[in-house]
Amino acid sequence: MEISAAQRRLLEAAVDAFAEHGFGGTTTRDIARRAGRSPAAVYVHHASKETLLYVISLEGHTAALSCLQRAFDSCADPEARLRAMVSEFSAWHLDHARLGRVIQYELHALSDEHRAEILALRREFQSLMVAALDDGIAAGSFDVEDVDGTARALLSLCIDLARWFDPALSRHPQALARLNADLALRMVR
Amino acid sequence: MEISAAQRRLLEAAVDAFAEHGFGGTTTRDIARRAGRSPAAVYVHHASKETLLYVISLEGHTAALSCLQRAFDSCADPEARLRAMVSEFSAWHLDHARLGRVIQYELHALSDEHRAEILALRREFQSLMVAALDDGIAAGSFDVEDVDGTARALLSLCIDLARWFDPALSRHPQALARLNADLALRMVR
DNA sequence: GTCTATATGTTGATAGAC
DNA sequence: GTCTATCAACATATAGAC
Repeated sequence: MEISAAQRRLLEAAVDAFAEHGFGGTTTRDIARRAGRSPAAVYVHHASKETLLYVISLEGHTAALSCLQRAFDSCADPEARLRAMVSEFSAWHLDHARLGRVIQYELHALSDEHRAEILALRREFQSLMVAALDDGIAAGSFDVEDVDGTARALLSLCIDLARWFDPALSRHPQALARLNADLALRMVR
Repeated sequence: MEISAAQRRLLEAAVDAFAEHGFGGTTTRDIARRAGRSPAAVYVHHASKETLLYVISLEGHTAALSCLQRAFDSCADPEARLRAMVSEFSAWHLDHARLGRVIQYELHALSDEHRAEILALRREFQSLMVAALDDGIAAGSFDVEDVDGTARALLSLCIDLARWFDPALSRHPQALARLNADLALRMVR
């Protein structure tokens, strides 16, 4: 299903509004106003406020997962691979802080079916990180006692950036991504 | 200002509701129902829905900060101190996951003045963690390049637990707190 | 596709009886 | 303090003109 320019504009307006006020605190009028449209225009292009969040969550998770997968595929060496994964996944949450905030903290507002679909996607992040750790352990590069827990912690380090990062206030995101990668390598060896 | 039993019950109901549906997605009727009261009873004990969130945020941040401060004070040795801080602060977010979710992710719904007050409190978490790292560096126990960034990452590790932890599904919070402490020490040496 | 106008239900908060 | 009843504003979503 293709997404038209008008749909895209409303989705971007919804991301901004949801990130700023939360799903429940956002009105469809606000979304319409941010997109420069009338309140009725929202429903020409999207079925409901909830489906806006669903499309945002689906696209956001897919993009973030692609980012992590690309980093996973980019290297064979376990250390370089983990560095790439943490650095790129951190950078994604810094470059898309508002989108990241919505997809990480507004899951509760999805319908049960939509939420289940998104939660299934989320398990793949953990699987990828576990695979990267297992590889490093098998190669003798990593010393990790609790693989699941360490994978969770590595993802936490990246995801939590979206909670507080403000591109208008914070120092260069590249330094943050690099620091997280440095810390990640310390955590596994 | 003392808080009566009726006020307390409504505050606890509000924490549950805000954690489940977000501030904007929660109705005062829902809060009243959870507390076993009529919708009007909310306004006998609290001035507004926003002041409920404010009191929750203030008490929550104060409690979490006390937790971190107690851990800071509990040890003189830099390594034992950092272990205590990360372990106790993690455990706090596991034991108070719903409260943690509200105070970490619903700040946007506070009035400007209330939010400024809470943000001032939040800077003390960072200061405490920086002090713990500086001590360890001065004592020659820690090797940390970016003190501010590492302190931020250590707090992230603890705080992000509140995002996903579900006491009904995850059975070993102590193991999570201990793992975070182990990872923290790896991050600084 | 665009809009204005509006149907229909819900919201935060209040009035006033007890 | 408790409640029922309610207000005025606002919500999501739709109807129908253009």
